[in-house]
Amino acid sequence: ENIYDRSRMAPKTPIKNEPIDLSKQKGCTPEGNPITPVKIIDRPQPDPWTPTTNLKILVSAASPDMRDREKKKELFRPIENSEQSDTPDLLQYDIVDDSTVDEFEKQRPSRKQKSLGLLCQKFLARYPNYPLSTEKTTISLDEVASILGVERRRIYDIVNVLESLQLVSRVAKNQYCWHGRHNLSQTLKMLQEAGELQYGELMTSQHKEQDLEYKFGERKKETIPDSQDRPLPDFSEPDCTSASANSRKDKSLRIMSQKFVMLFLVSKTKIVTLDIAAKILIEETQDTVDHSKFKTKVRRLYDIANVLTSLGLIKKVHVTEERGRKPAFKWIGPVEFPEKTDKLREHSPTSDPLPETQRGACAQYQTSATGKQRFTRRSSFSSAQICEATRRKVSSEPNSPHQERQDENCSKMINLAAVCRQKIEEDTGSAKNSNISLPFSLLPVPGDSDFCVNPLPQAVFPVVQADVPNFSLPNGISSQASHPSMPAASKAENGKPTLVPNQPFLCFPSSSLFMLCGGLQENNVSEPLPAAGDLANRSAEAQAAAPPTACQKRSSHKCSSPSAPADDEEPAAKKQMLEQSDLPLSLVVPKKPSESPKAESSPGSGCSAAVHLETNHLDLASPAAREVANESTKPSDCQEQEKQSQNKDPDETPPGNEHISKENANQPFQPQYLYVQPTAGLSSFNFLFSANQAPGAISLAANKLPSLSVPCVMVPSAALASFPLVCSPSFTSALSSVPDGSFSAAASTSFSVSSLASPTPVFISTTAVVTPKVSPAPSVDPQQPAHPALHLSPVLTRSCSAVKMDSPVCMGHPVTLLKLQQPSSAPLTPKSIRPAHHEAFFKTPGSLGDPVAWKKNEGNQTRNASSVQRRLEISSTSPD
DNA sequence: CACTCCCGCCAATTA
DNA sequence: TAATTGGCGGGAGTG
Repeated sequence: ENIYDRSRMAPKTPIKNEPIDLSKQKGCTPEGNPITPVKIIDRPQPDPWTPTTNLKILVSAASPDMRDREKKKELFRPIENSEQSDTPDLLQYDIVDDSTVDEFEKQRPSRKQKSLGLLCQKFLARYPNYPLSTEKTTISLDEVASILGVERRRIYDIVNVLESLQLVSRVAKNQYCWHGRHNLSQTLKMLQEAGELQYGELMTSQHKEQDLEYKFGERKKETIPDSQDRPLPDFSEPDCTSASANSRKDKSLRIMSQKFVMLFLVSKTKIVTLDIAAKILIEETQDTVDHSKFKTKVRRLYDIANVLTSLGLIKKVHVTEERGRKPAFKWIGPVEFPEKTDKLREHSPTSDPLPETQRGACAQYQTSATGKQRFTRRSSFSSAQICEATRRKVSSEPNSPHQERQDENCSKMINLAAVCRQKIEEDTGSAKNSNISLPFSLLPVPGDSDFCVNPLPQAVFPVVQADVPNFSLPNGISSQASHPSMPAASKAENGKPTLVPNQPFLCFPSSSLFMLCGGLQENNVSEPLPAAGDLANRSAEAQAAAPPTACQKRSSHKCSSPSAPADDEEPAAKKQMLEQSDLPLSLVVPKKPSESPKAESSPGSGCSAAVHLETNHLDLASPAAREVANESTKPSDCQEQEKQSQNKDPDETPPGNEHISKENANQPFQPQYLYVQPTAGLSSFNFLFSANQAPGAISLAANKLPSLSVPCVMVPSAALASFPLVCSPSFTSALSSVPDGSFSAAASTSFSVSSLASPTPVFISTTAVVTPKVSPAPSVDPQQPAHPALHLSPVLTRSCSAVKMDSPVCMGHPVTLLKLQQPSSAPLTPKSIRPAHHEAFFKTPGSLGDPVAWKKNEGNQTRNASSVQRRLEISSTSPD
């Protein structure tokens, strides 16, 4: 840098300045020799060789800046052609100046020339908009800084914004990878979707017709500032708070940039005023909306706007409102984006494996969750309310329509999740916490002495390691497959081949039993979730909080311990775990949804639930996928994932539905899983349900049914020994989502270990015991075709079928679902159930979410307690 | 005077 | 501990 400056400063060493040199060359070559001597002479401006030269000189003198421009022009020539004619002369002139010009030079740097926008243009000029996919361009910050003659700090400003749009990605210290605009449309699309969720609501619902964003913005501010803000905050804030600040990362320019872009994409007018944007973006710690803070925000927005302007995405305009003329920016970039399945995968193009850091980031989020709590609470409540309302609506309505709606919503949710995921990734945190943070951990059953599962007699689950095809239940199914719209999400996932993103369920070889601890473990998870699914979580949290942590620890230990027979899988599982950890991130998203409202769509609640899952999936998928691909490609996992992705299950994320089962809250620590023995037909499978899981997970088809979705794990019966599976709550949610509604998930009830031990199959339903029969069906889905053998709801069957792919076993076996009763139909314990539903729904997510957060969060505890009690009741009853 | 926004201190992170 | 990142806000340039 110094050198560069010197060159500028001291014309004497023009050589150093590359730009100058170039210009000189130009100038020189034409006139070559003659000029040089003259230069010296130049001083006498009047004597220029040519009249033009004089003019030039004059010009230069008049505006020292001009010189600089010339230099810059070289870089930007295309941009500023008009002046080119002058340039050569000027160049010459410059040379001339050398001797004399110190003064000028000092002057020359006009502010404009130093502007970030100009700098950014220079920066961009160095790289192709659409670099060949094959070649990766790495950017060295130091190098660029020196070349452009600026301090590194400025380069960070540029790079951070570019990174927010995925034009570049950080590879390592001082190293960035240039991606160009290949992914820009995808990124923008994602941001748009995310923006719609976050901000769109306001706009659509409130001001559907209005175009003026700024108006909205203002109004929004006034009216609904919180809601608006939240969504965004979700991504970043939580972290910040949690991590104690999690660093600036979250608040960073990067996030601001994304939010800023979202505002443009969401606004109909495509015009956003700075002050509005600043207000909206301040959201975070809104409390202290100091004027100073506002000013600072505006400053940053200028920084961002300058870069975006350089990218040709926005331009400055002025909006004249009542108050007067206000500075604003208009979006001049693409408005519509081709749909690409890959959006999620944006990273993929780069092909760089996500930096570990990203993973870490996820972890951070999780860890940070605690800090977020307060935020989550707020959001959670609102979201919960919304969800309920939506739910109710939905319930009344016929399934199909709802489903569709839901699907749409789901798709949105997914998108958000994807976005969140990306953000998370971007945030790249450290991998540090990954272990802990994992939303769920897989434990080889055998290994875990500690584990909740332990209680289960291993004997029950044969530890045979067969290479049974992996079987995954379609967790994500609901969200992904079902709708056409959804495919995109799934695709995205697919994009990353390895991913398995969504699957809620994992099939493990029979040999080993794995427990997945979903939300239990970390707060982290919960936190993010909470936002989304606050509802569900709460209850769960209370319960889970304690247990989860324990579980995690345990799980981690177990994992470490190879006790489990299934070697391969474990790793995979772990990976997944990691991925899942990512989920938590996604959690953040959920809040938004809840808040956001999509209430319109249907089922807020359902959506939220679905969202969680989806988010998880997504998150998992992207990060996980990456991980998977990178790390391992563990066949099993991959396959499973793929399968899932492939599955077309129509599942949708059912809108709502949740239902409730509540987990038991009773024993926080105790196993949260329920072991269900195979029903008559199903002897082959045992199911474990996590007690904790949030009812929300279950969401069923939303409509009607009361059916509960429970996180289930299918475990082969001991005899069969085919699969021991445990589903983490998180998973469960996925399951539930799946169903078109048809599927009723069994509500998981927590049952004591002892129950597990019992050879007899146990069903746990939150409310009622499930009968092997379809009984629930009626209420649940009329639609569903009855499966002959299976009691399973259609959904299950689907899942099974999907699963089947993986393992024949699965196919063959009839799966029995437990249906918990639905309150509506013949609820065993209606009272418990219903309340449960609602509450559970809200709370349930908690399974995912971290318990801690919940605890803290709300006064929910009271609710939780109630839920717990209910649970207890249920558990007792259910067996019956 | 209002807008812009450069500059660089210095804290948070990372190596 | 040193280097890298990047938040932040003073205050200067511009119109």
